[in-house]
Amino acid sequence: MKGSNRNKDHSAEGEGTGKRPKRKCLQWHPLLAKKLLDFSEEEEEEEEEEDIDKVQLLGADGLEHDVDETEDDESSEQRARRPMNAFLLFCKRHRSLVRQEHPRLDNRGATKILADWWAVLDPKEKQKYTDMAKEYKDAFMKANPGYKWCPATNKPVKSPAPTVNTRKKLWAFPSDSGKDLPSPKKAKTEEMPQLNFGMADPTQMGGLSMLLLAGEHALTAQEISSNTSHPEAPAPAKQCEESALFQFAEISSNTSQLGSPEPVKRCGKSALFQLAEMCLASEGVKVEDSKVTKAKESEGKSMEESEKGKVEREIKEEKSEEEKLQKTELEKPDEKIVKDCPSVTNFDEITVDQMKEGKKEDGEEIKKEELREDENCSHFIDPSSSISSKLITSDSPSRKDPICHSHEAVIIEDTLGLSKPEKLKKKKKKNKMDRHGNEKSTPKKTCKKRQSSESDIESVIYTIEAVAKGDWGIEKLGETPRKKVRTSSSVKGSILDTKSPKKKIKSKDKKMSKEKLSNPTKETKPLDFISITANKEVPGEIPECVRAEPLTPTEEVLPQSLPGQVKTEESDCNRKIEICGSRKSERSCKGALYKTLVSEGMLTSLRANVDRGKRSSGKGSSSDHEGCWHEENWSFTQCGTSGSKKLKRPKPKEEFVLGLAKLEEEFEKKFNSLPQYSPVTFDRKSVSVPRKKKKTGNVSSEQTKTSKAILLEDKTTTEPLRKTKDAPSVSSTPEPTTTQEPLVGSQKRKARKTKITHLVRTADGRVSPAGGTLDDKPKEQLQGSLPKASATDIDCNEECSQNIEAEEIRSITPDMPAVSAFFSLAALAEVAAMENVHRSQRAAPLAHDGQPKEMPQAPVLISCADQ
DNA sequence: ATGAATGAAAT
DNA sequence: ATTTCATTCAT
Repeated sequence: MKGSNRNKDHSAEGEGTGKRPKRKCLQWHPLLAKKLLDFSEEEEEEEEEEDIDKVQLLGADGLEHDVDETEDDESSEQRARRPMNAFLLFCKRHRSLVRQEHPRLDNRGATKILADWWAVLDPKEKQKYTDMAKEYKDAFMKANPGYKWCPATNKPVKSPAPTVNTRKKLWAFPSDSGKDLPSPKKAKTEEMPQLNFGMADPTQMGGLSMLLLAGEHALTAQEISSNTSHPEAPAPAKQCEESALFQFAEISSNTSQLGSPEPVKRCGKSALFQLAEMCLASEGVKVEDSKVTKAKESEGKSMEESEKGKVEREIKEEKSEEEKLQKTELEKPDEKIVKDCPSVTNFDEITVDQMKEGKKEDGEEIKKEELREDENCSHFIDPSSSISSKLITSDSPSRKDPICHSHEAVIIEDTLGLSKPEKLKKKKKKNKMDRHGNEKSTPKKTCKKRQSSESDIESVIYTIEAVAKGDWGIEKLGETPRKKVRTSSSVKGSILDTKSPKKKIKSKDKKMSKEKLSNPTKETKPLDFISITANKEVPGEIPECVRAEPLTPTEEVLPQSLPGQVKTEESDCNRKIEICGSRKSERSCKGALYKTLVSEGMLTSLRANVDRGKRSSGKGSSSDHEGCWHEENWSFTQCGTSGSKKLKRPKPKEEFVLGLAKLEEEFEKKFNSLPQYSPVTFDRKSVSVPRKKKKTGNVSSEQTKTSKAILLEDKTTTEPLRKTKDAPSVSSTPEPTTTQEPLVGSQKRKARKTKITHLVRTADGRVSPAGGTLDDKPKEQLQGSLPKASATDIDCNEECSQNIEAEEIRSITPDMPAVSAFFSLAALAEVAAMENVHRSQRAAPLAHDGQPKEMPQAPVLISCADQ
């Protein structure tokens, strides 16, 4: 509650307000932030007392600041941006592809293409986007309940209105219903007055967070505050099921409320570092292994006992710290800063010290450290926090709400800390950069694609675990490190820190697996969730970026299903392990760890900017310079603000930022998880579509077919042909459109929709049907794997396209197909089948069942019908 | 700053 | 029914 507010500086920041160029702001982050702020405000008023009582820490300051902050935020915040709709999401996701294909095309043109794609996109796929959009929207709304799409008449946008509106509750619970009901309504709020903290599952959270968690645990968790402070804490068990976004949002909100996010984050960071250090130390010192293990165990088990004392101590420390802080705010901040961005050496020293001083107690030590930091950062500390940590550590079987909450909260924060460099100052960046520089060699960047990160994370986790256990080499023996990981939970009490995370993961996995089993087909719905998890679990790609199969649609890529990938993974793991095991391992390990982390961060940004990245290549330097951390897209406008402010006060903003960042991260992740389709698919479809019409409506039949082929990861291969096509299309396209109608805006749109315009345009685009043919061919070639392709296309591109069209349009009418056509189709089908088989063999057993047969047939029938 | 697209919300 | 605005970025 109040903690968050503490900065008044913020207000000064009016700049935030000013700024917001519009473009780069945060999308929904701002909202969230706002929410948070609002929330905090409200809460303060209402709960203030309680909180104070409990905490007793800083009282007044917080409030005042809060107010200021709030205002600032509000003002600065400006208006949150609308959540993107499905189409926009789609555009965002695919624009880069389009651009890739048609470099010459300007955005408008690209947009048109995207529109076409969208038009032909299978309903199923579309649905995914729609769902995502909805989720997004819901989350958004939750974040800002009163949000109005249109800012009322004026552009007063900024301050006033939002304040009033927003006031609501915010973080009420989204719960499942959230999806359905966007309405921010209040009922919920009242029902579940509280926020539920905890629902976040580690699984759902970013892998990074997991990593952190693991790290922390390993080290000795120290967590701090986080949630317990809330009296009502709630608990919504079911929440686990909620979407990650919501959870994040909630969590963040919670965090904000507590106001201690920052500290946590810091802790996380430090923990991470420590972990890394440990790795080093263990190696270097050698002795460490056993010690560490012991320490952990002792910690885990004995923690509870010692907890009380610890807590007390902590509290005392806190107080003293606090006092100090108050007295010497100036100084502290500096110190803090230092800590925050400790030079490498410092860091090392610290770690070393810790190691030396208390292997057993390192946990405590760490805690202290963190506490101090926290204090520095924020005055707020929660006694309960210690408890929470305890719980976590102990890893009670119940693992229910409270624990979950704490975990989640912690995790989140950690993640935030890592991921969010934000604008924190160059210092941080610098440090990071340095670090990166040291280890930098990682080529990871290259691997831009999505899954890699997860896999990396996993590996990292693994590594961490190993480190924690001190097993370095031992695990190596086990061929199935992976497996072990999954199953490991059963072992010991899972008391070990490391374990807990694992356990969770595992549980999730189980769940997943179950689900999978139940639905081999894989439902889209749970997809987000599943996909994410899956990714994590199965790291198809490793840092190496070797992706034999570029196509790993989220759906298809069931973890278990792909032996090949798994294998790779294993090998990878082994390799890693080996490395670790080796004497030099420390270095490599550490390097790996950092690298991974770094890369993770980088990846994130990269992902976010994939498109721009290319373009910015010119700018590349700048991007590098910035650090991997923030992505322009998601970066907050506030950056400027914070920067302007002083280093010292980053807190509140940071918090928000962090929280936001978290959310954003999550969002990003989700967004990234959205399927991306290869242009080829669309082209083909589009070809067909235009003729007949797109909206007719039922394309369902064909979906399957397409869907299969569709997903595209990245492959750029297709380009060359496309380019050729582009030129013509481009030239042609614009003209007609323009010429034809003076109509503007909605009218045009309408017209288009109605059809005429569209047709015309298409025709143009199509103009290239001739060209289209060519295009098709190449495309198909490119596709290669696609079943349909090859032979048939060559024979009759148009026909094929027509057929397709026909399919789409009316799968119903069964005509007798021309023999020739039939054959060709049949051949195709066969080929396809073969393909499938092949694929299945190679890829996954799962795929096996349904697809091969059905797929081919369907097309055939359909096609027949056409002709 | 404009616009190209779609969609959701508001008017 | 029409406006507004969300994303993207060359123009």
